[in-house]
Formats: sequence, C-alpha cells, structure tokens
Amino acid sequence: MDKTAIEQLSEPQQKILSFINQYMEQNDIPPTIREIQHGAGISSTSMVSYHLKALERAQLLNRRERRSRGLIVNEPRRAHSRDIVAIPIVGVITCGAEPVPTPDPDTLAESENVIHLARSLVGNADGLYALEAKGDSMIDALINDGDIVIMQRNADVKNGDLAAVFLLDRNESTLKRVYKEGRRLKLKPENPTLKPFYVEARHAQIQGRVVCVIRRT
Amino acid sequence: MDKTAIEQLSEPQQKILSFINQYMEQNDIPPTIREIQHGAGISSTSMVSYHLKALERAQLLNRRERRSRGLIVNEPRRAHSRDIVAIPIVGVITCGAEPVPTPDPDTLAESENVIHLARSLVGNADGLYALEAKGDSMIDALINDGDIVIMQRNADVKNGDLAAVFLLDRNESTLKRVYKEGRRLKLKPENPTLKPFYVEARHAQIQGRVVCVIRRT
DNA sequence: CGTATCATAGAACAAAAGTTCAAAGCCCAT
DNA sequence: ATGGGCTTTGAACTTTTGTTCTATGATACG
Repeated sequence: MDKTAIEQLSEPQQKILSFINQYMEQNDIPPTIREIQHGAGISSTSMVSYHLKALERAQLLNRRERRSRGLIVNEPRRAHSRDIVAIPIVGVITCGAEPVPTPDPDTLAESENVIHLARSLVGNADGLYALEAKGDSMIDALINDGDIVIMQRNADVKNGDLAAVFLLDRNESTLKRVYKEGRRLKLKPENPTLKPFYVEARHAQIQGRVVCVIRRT
Repeated sequence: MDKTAIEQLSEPQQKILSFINQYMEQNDIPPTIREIQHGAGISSTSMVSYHLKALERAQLLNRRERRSRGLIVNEPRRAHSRDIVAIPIVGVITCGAEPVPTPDPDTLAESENVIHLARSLVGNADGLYALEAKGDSMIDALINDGDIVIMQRNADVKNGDLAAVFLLDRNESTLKRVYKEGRRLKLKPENPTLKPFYVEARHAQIQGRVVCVIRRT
C-alpha cells in the first residue's frame, strides 16, 4: 500500500500541524515551541521538538535553528504576500477630450481604492496604477464601462503594445496598439473589424502602456 | 503647517521602519529588537525600544508586549497569502459549435496552469475555474483572443449576470447577459450597439457564470 | 544661566524560547 | 523473554529576546 506522507503522520503530529496553521491564521507569525505545546496538548517541549523534527524530515516544514518562531511552513500552494501587489485606482478613463490621468504621488499615497493582483499577472509593479473605464466610448478597444485598466507609467512602449495615446490634433485620448513607422504612428484598434489609422508621431503623446484589463461582472 | 505622520519621523525611525519591511519581505516574520538594532544601525536595544514606542504612538505599528517578534506592522495595503486564490486554467473557450468545457475533478487536481487572483476580486473561490478565449468570435462579448475568462460552476445565475449559454437549437455556446422573461430567455450582448435576442428557456443551457475577465497585453 | 525636554549610550536584568539528555515506557519481531 | 527500535517524561541548560534604569549629551527656551 502506498501511503502518502500525510497518512503516516501520527495523531500528535497532525494536531501540531493544524495548530500551527490555525495559529498563523490568527497571528501572522509562527508559534513558539511552548505555544505549540499547550495549543496542541503536548506534554513537554522536548516532545514538541521531537515531533517537529519528524515533520521536518517529512518535508512538511522547515525551521530556522535557534531562532524564536523559526518555523517555516512548507505549503507550495501558499502564495506569499510579496506575490501580491496592490495597485491604486487613481481615476477614470473616458477616451474623450481629456488626457488619461496619471497619478501624482500625493493622491497615490492616500488613495483608498486599490486593486490586488498577483505579481505573476503584472510583473514588476513599479509605476503601475489603475483606472476605471467610464462610458461606452472604448468598446472598440474591447473595454467596457466599469472595466479596470492597469497602466504602467513611464513604460517604454514597444511596437504592438496596447497604450493610452493622447492625440494633440484631436484633443482626445484613445487606447490603441501602437506601431512606429518612421515618423508616423500606426494606431490599431483591438477590434479587428476596424481599420488601423495613422498619425504624425509629433501629434501623439503616449501616456502609458496598458498592462492588463480586468472586468468584474 | 500640517505635517503628516510620515514627515515627522526621525531618520533612525525611518531606517527602522524600512528595515522592518525589508526583513519581513525576506523572512515572513517580524525581526527581533536586536535584529532591528543591527539591521538599522542603532546603537543599543534600548534605543530601538525607544523608537518603537514612538512609532507605536504614530500608529505606524503595534506590538504584542513581551512576545518575541511581536511586531505588527500597520499596513492596510499589505495583503495576506490567504487572500490569494489559485484558479486552474482548464481549457479554452471558443464560442463555437461545442459547449464550454467544465472541469472534471481529475484534470482540475493535476492542472498545471493556474492564475492567481486576489480574493477581493472573485469572492468565494468555490467552483471557480478559468478558460482561455480562442479566436475572435467573442468580440461582441468584448472578449479578445487570449483573454482569460473566470467562470463559476454551479452558480445560480441571476438576471443580468454574464453567463456562458449553450444554445441547443443552434448547437453553439455564447457569452451573454441573461434575463429570464417568462419561459423565454433574453440574451443581451455586452456590446451595446448590438441588439438583444430571445430564445426559449428550454433550448438554452446555462453553463456557468462569468465572474471576471482578465486581459494581459 | 537654569531647566525642561528630547535623544543616546551602556549595561544589567527578567522572561521567553530553543535545545539537550538520561532514564523510562511501549511495542513487536526474533 | 528479550533486545532494539520507537516514543515519552521531566528537567536542566543555553541562548535569545524583551524590558528597564541610570547616566550622559544636546537643544531649546524663558
């Protein structure tokens, strides 16, 4: 019979493990040996130590030797808080007669609205901010009213990137894929049934790259 | 002059604060007083204690008295790992002549591809799975090739919810907002320039609710 | 100048927390 | 039964860690 590691655990070991998890849920920090002792109903600290060593062998946890609260729980599925990035929602984007807002540090620091995303989705979080789409004017960019658009400020926009572009001659901003073609800029709508068009590069101002679009329904 | 709390911090206090953050990034647990002492270049433990008290008064952190590593950093922005949910990507969605796939537990367990999202975005994670959109057939639902569609299985779909619907009479699936109107179903495209249409409820099969759409660009 | 308030240094202390060990109990296959 | 492996016990021990205290500087202010 092929037993998995979890099945081989003795009862006190399971108790210890679940106590550790429960404790960390509540306190964010690992318990001490003596807290485990009482919490899991173990008779002595040496018994806790003994069981912890077994759990260590079973790869279920690691320990930093001689450090207080030195437990490290091995949960491969557990994502770490550093894998989440909080992105401030700094304004709305309307694809209309005004530039897309860019955050100034003040509003950024005190902004209450944030959206949490996994770093795997957005990569390096530097210069990220979020805008809420307002109105139906961007359905050609496949962006709906209420969508959250994650932007990266100061990003270098490469050919084919989706970007917010402000058109000086028309005095409006738009979300398009941009391609540099000499001194012209090709702007290609996301909607493939629409034709791309061209503007003079000096009449266009790239305001940020669109990293990601989130639609909550 | 109205100074915010952060501006009043003395230099060693800022050093301490940033060391704590850095340390917790690396180790997941708060540092001890002496670790702060060395890490932030403070001359004595009593000085650390002194500054910690000041930071406590400034509401920048809390402490559990007499507990080792008893620091609690007051960072409302910090998200916890339990706030992340891993959603398996179980297949593709093509809005064509086949039903939207629903996950069977086997493939679900072993699926390698997952997408991490903050729980704040998707709520309770039960029954969530993700599909990757293929092709341009769904631009009317404002969904692009490559978009990730987060679905909830077994969800009760309310009027106005976006859902995957399989149309028995046409033998195709589609993403629309659904409204029950008697024994008919009103299906409303996301694209407001398109008209809603109606099907007999018994000819339609609601396969899941669309919780969220993610577009990586 | 005196003094009040804040900042620093250094050290000692007390409590918490991790480690170790010898002896004893338990189980089971030989 | 008996020896060897686990498990348990109880306690002591060491190290780490939080706390406190006094003495000393620094600075501002009436």
